Amino acid sequence: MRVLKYAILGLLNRHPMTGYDIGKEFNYELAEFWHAKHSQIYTELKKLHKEELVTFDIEISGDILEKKQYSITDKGREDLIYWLHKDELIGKTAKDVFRVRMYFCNFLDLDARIGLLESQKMQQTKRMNTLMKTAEQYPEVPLADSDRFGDYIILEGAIMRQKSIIAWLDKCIGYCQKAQEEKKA
Amino acid sequence: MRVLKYAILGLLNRHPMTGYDIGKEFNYELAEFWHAKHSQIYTELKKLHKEELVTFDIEISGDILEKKQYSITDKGREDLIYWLHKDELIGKTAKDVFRVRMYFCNFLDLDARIGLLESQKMQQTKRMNTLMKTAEQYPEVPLADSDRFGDYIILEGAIMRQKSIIAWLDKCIGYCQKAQEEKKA
DNA sequence: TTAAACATGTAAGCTGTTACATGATTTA
DNA sequence: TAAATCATGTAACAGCTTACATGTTTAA
Repeated sequence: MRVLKYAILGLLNRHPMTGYDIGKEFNYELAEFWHAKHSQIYTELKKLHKEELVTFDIEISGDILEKKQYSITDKGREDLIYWLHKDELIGKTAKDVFRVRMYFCNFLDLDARIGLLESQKMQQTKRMNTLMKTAEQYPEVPLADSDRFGDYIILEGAIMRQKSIIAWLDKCIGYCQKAQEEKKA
Repeated sequence: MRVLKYAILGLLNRHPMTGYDIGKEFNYELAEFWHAKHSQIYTELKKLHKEELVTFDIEISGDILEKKQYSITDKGREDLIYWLHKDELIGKTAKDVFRVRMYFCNFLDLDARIGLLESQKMQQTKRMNTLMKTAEQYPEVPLADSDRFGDYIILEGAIMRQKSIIAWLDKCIGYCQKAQEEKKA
């Protein structure tokens, strides 16, 4: 599948950047649907260079420090555009460690369950607030042919996903609290 | 992390089963949050056996065929219960190939985008209908200390997630159609 | 001057997929 | 009797994480 390859080509198709810059992108909007460590990024860039999908120019920053500014080649752009058009079948649902715990939660007493659920809710809410703050930068939907259109719809999707996660956690907390009250009675 | 280890221990803690049975579980409810191929399952079971977290009895099915019925040991159960209590920090958002495509979709013309979005919507809707049909088996929320409680909340969470995905796709389709109309005018 | 951020890479090991490999039992 | 399902395994490879390794530049 080599999705990382296309995530990198997609970024370089916007404008040239270094491996380090690409790593930073995986901490902003991109982090809402893909991520990679620098070790993997540098390895992939080397591979893409061998395949002639990217080139680089060495720039000197300060006196000594060499920076590699990577750019996409025509061959790389062709490959990217072809991949973007692919209408692939949806795969298995993404893995989720917290749901594994909840699936087997009947072996946890109600206090422990509520504790885990509340902790999860706090963390997921914090993430949602960060997303909402980013969304304030968009007073309206960006033009459909601008880079920002992709940024915007992914951000909106991330907020919707986040809301649905929190709503589910609330439901689960409700069930557990109700069970706890029934136990007392 | 070894999540597969705990997914398997959790299943065996419900009742003994073969590697093949475990593989089948990953195609039902479990598939909503974890999955694994039989090659990985058999390898993991061997490892768990070495670690004395599971045991097995060989049963003969028919005349010759040997089936290994795996059971969890006390040591395995202890390990599982300890893991279930862990309140870990949420990780990076799950990877999503379709959102990679949409992030870079400004390099796709509007017809292609709408085509991809509609295809995605069709597939995600189909998945939701399957989940909704399964949910009909639950006339009410199961008791909090039964296996079925875990099954139920995961199913409910999967339906909510699915609804939110479809709502997002609809929004995206709407944006693209609006842009298309504006282009014509 | 020192801490944070910039910048690039390799090696070992774990996780997961695809392909190879074999054979028995059940149902139509 | 043929096809579907049951049943168990190994090998090669791809994807990803953690740790190792090094050094520069910028801003406080």
